[in-house]
Amino acid sequence: MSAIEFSDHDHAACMRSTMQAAEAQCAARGLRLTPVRRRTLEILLAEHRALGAYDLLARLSEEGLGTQPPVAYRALDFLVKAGLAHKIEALNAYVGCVQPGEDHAPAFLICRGCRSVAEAETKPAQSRLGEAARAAGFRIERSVVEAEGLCPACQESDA
Amino acid sequence: MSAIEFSDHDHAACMRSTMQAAEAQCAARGLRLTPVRRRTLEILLAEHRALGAYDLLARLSEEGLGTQPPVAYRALDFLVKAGLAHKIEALNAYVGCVQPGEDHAPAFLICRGCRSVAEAETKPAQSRLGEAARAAGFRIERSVVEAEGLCPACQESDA
DNA sequence: TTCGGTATTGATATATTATAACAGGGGTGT
DNA sequence: ACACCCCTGTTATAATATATCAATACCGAA
Ligand SMILES: [Zn+2]
Ligand SMILES: [Zn+2]
Ligand SMILES: [Zn+2]
Ligand SMILES: [Zn+2]
Repeated sequence: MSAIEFSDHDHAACMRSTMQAAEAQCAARGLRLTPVRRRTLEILLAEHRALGAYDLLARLSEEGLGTQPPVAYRALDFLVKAGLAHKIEALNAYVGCVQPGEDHAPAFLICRGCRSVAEAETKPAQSRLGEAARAAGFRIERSVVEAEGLCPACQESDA
Repeated sequence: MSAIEFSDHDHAACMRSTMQAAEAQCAARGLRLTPVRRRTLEILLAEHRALGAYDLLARLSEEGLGTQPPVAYRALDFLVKAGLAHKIEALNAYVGCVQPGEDHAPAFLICRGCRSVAEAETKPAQSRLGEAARAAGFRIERSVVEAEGLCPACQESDA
């Protein structure tokens, strides 16, 4: 749980292994990782940052993979539903998942300086919120846990 | 921590006391609860539900309090900054705060059936996410904790 | 009270994020 | 070939949010 996203790491290897895991997931579950979807995932994974749908679209467009918003939103919807990417609600932006497939309830650390995003694990049922939900008879189906702040690198350049 | 929002309660009294607390807060801190802001807060508090900015604007507009988006967004910004309302990031919508003033880090239970919202307390520093943040050297400034699901009432009508 | 700064409102325009709707293409199994 | 389903291309539009500037209201100091 050490937030590899904010640390120096062999990111080329990080991307390769994540893409392989994504492909394995799709193969196992009969999902089609088409060229647009695959490239979208690569773009998202290229940096551990949140990217807006229209920024993504601009990148896809440069590569001739589509020019209209639905292209980007469809690819993102697919990836999010497949658990290969996540939406960051606080930013209306999207980030590639670094542990694809495991059906997890992720929590995010989001740097407001550089938009880097690290993914942690939650156990929502254990949390104070889970207790409150049980007490109220509320049935949790999905949880959004996002913390905004400054990553180590941006704290230093914070003056 | 009993999520009064989903229970039967004397809501007229609930609103009155919340409005009084809000006024007290504003008085104490030199903030101006102008007519639009006050009415906005009343509308948000009228039900324990999330309301979109444009829905709010429609209500304000019926009452002659303004017709253009900035009217609604300014009032909402004021209330959110003052801690009298909260933005629900997962819905891009807004809800009145039932414990105004205390500088709290709220967590929300959001019903996807009726958009009712209950507010609980978090202690983000205690959470698993807080641990991950400390381990990574990340400095949390703001946290978003939202759980979507079904409230007791909507579970019953869920068929 | 008058002045001058600050906060608020009014109004226009525009930016950003997201979806609806429908036609075309390309496989797969019968 | 045919029907079926999924994916893509395209046009249009919806929903959410902000920038900007002028006019006004408020408030404290002179
Ligand atoms: Zn990496
Ligand atoms: Zn950073
Ligand atoms: Zn109430
Ligand atoms: Zn409900």
